[in-house]
Amino acid sequence: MLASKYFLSTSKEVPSDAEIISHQLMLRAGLIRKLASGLYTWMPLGLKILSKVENIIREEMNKAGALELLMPAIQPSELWIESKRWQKYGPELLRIKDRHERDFCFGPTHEEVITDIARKELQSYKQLPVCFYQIQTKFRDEIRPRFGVMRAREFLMKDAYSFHLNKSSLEETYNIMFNAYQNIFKRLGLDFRAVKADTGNIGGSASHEFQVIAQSGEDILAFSDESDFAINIELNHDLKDGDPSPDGKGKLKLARGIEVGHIFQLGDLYSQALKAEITDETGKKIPMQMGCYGIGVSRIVAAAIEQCNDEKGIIWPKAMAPFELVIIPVNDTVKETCEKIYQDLIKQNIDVLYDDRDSRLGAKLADCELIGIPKRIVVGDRNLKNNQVEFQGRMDKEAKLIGINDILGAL
RNA sequence: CGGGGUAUAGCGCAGCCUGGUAGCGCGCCUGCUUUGGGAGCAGGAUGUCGGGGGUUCAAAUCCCUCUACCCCGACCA
Repeated sequence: MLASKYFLSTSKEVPSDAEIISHQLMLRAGLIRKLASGLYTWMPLGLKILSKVENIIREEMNKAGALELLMPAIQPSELWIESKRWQKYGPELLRIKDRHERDFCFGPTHEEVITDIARKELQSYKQLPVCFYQIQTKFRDEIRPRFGVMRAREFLMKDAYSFHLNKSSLEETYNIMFNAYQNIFKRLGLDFRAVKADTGNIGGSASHEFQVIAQSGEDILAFSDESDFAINIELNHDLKDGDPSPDGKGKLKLARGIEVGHIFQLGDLYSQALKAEITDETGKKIPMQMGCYGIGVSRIVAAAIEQCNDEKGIIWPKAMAPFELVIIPVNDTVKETCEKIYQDLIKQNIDVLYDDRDSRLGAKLADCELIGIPKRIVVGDRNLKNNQVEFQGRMDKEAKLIGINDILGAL
């Protein structure tokens, strides 16, 4: 990508209404723009990052055997009345009327719609287990939206729903999803913990939250590095830093986390309410067991920035970075060489940004650091005499000289 | 919804107390000079001072009212 043809919109100044670092950096780097409280446009650069996250999630969900579909964002009130949530959900549910004065809502979640699909499409236990998922815009009319896309009203979510004949099948899929989530957050390069959690409004029995460790997190987690023990302390307020772990393995650490995923074993909560029944081996009709599995896709982008940034800007994990590499010419005399390097890298399928803009070196360096491109090559006339260019990782203190033909190897 | 705050150029802000022709920095446009860490000089454009109403000879400034946005609490991916 040529920077002159791309829409980079960076700013030196910190926007006055942004409180936390990820919100400030997302605005300064030009990833998002606010339309109204809790409503954001994802600019081209931001969308590029969001799409990378989305695709990793999609790949891992597909690997786990889940099937992608897409449900309507607008849902009829009848289903919500049937599940009793038209009343229960409260003002967070954005209700709207169509031209015929019929009641609808903008979906904050899709248990009702997917259960409606299930009760119409699934008749025999032989069709189970099955897991559907979608990646879609949700709307929750939050009391107080804040922190940019971290707690927006409209946000991108991956939500998956599984259907089962019995609890053991549900548990099996729950574990598969648990592992898929582990893979997703590992691939994204985030420091995270899966913690036991409260089931909240959505209901059901067992549940785990996936939390990205970050100072600015709103939850407090207790976990042991010597075992799998990890819990959201809202379940047990007594836990303290340094306590022996309840499972006897190691000591507890307390840290703040940002919730980016939440998985539940719902049981037959919704299948009872919406009469989503299936014929079992004996010919009897029984309500299906359900699981649901959510990931805040847009929130992950903000959480990653919270976890990894410095005074210069964002430091993306490799998997999320908008570009892998940036080429920066020191002045006009090296532009031809830069163009050649750029073309060569494109042929090698490298996601490279060539900063051919008509601005000064310092501004370009500052921009690529703010945006958080993991690697950069600075091409200068002095080094070029020795057929060398500067190579520097976003986290490296200093650049090193490499041969102009060794760029691919340095990546 | 309760408590606290803000609204002036694209962005960040000053001016308001004490009414008198709207300013600074960044950005933007033009030209020249620069060119290894956000360039310098010269010139230029951009505002219904959030909306409505009132007081006054005169309102960004004082009064009333509405709206939007932000922060703290309950909610949540």
